[in-house]
Amino acid sequence: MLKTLTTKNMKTKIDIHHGDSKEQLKQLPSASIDLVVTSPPYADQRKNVYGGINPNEYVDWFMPISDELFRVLKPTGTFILNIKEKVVSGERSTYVMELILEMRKRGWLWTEEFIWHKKNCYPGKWPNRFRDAWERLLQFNKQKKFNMYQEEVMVPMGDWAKTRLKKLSPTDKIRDISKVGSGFGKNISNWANRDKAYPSNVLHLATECNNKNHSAAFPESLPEWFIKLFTKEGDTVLDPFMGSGTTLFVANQLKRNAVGIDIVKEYCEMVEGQLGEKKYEKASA
Amino acid sequence: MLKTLTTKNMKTKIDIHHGDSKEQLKQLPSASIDLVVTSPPYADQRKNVYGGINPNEYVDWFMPISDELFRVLKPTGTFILNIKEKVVSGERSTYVMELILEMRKRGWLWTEEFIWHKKNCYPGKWPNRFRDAWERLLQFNKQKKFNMYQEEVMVPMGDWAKTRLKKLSPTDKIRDISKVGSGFGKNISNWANRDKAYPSNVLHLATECNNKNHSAAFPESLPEWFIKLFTKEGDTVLDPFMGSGTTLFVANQLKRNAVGIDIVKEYCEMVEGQLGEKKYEKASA
DNA sequence: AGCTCTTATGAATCATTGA
DNA sequence: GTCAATGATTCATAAGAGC
Repeated sequence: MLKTLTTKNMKTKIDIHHGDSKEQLKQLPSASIDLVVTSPPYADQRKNVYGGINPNEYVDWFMPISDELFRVLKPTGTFILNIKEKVVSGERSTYVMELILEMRKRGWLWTEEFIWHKKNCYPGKWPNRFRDAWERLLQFNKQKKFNMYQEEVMVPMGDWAKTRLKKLSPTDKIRDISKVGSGFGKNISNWANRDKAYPSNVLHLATECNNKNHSAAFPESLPEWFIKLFTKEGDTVLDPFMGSGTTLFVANQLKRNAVGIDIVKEYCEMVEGQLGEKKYEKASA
Repeated sequence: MLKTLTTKNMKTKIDIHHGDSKEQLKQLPSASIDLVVTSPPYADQRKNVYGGINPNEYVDWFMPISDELFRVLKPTGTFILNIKEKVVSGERSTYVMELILEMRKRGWLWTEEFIWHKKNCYPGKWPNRFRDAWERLLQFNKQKKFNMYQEEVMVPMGDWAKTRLKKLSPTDKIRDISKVGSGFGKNISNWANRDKAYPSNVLHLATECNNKNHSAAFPESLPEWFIKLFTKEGDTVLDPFMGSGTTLFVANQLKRNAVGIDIVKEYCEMVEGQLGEKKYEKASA
């Protein structure tokens, strides 16, 4: 089931597929995607929505999807996979490592591992473990040469932060710093004549609590950072586990074409509705 | 070759072994170590000093040492391994993952992976890669139950706590009442006058550059954190790749016994000299 | 608008209970 | 026994209300 939303004045479009990713991906043409950003259901998580995947079966479950993603990605494209292993009987699961090893066998290059530092992680106390405050952002590519627009995510440096932030409240300081850390401030034009620096492979972002109805896998600034870094306007971004559609919204705001897939019909309808009510015409295909 | 330094007034001692870790570890008695903290030579790094280990051979090289560490560690002890895979022909190497998988086969439990966020990481710019600002701190144990003194590494709370601690918020009151109503009361006294919180599994530390002659693997605060967390006074800490001796110095300052091994004679002599000139008597064994 | 204070809650983990 | 479900624990953020 595919629905296509087309913008009136802009030239980008949004495709929303309802169905199993493994099947729906076969409908996409080869080498048509510039960037895949997704957060698949973690093993044994979100059981109520996705049914849950046993950690032992996770690699087998993901490989057909991984192969299809490899096919639809352009040679210069990038695949960003957000994932984190859970604790099982006191030990970290190893399925993420096994996933990386298996994907390399199937042709993927494991280019980099970014760290998402979740500043407001879930609370809790246990006798032999601290709170888990980070997740993996695995970068895979098809070849060594891929598109990367580093200057798009440069962060301001120097005295600006010190002088400016003094006047702000602690809350705003934190808020601003977090945005600076992710490369997105309120008034980027203000920083134009300041020195900028390249970020590192550690991202500092808070999880968002604003979408009460549906749990967003990650905050908007996360896909935003990678979309700016790995695509340009008019490119196409795919999220095969769309969920509440964060990746699609951001991609569209940044004037990229967006393709989303989700097995949950309600999610598809919600995303269609929210995008449609703003500025789009709906067209079935 | 073993040299033992004994403090005059304190009851801790320092053993320094000169030689190959694989061989020297055999001289240590079984179940005698409470904590292993080390930063082994990374694959193909520090060639000038250690000769360099090929990434493909890294696991085979490390396993004999891993097995000995398993033997000398107490059942309640912990092994902290500081490591980060390098980039080889555009890809992250996989030997760290293979190391974890192999160590689990040999009986280790992979309890946790801490992230060390290096705030002032090595500068540089590459066309398809950002600066690497983090390293892995892998925690291995022999059994699910191990010694952990969490209160020793608690950190000051954020500002929000000050206002909150004046009076418990209605939320907490309600939560408390509901729990009382269900038969489970929360110990409110734990919250009163509370100004510290437990940390997470992400550590924010800057690298230190104070030791110019010898490459210090990590800043003092790194082993300090783990020594406080996993040992108490009088316990024994081992670093099988001592290097400039950061782990040993910190362990001694914290009144733990320390055991160090290094294949480089100059390192052993330097550590002996620096410790001896302060407050120790030397004794050969 | 600026600030302060209040409130909800999030890919969590463990021990215990019940089937 | 093993496995699934429930209760307890507790921190950093955003949004909203009030001044």
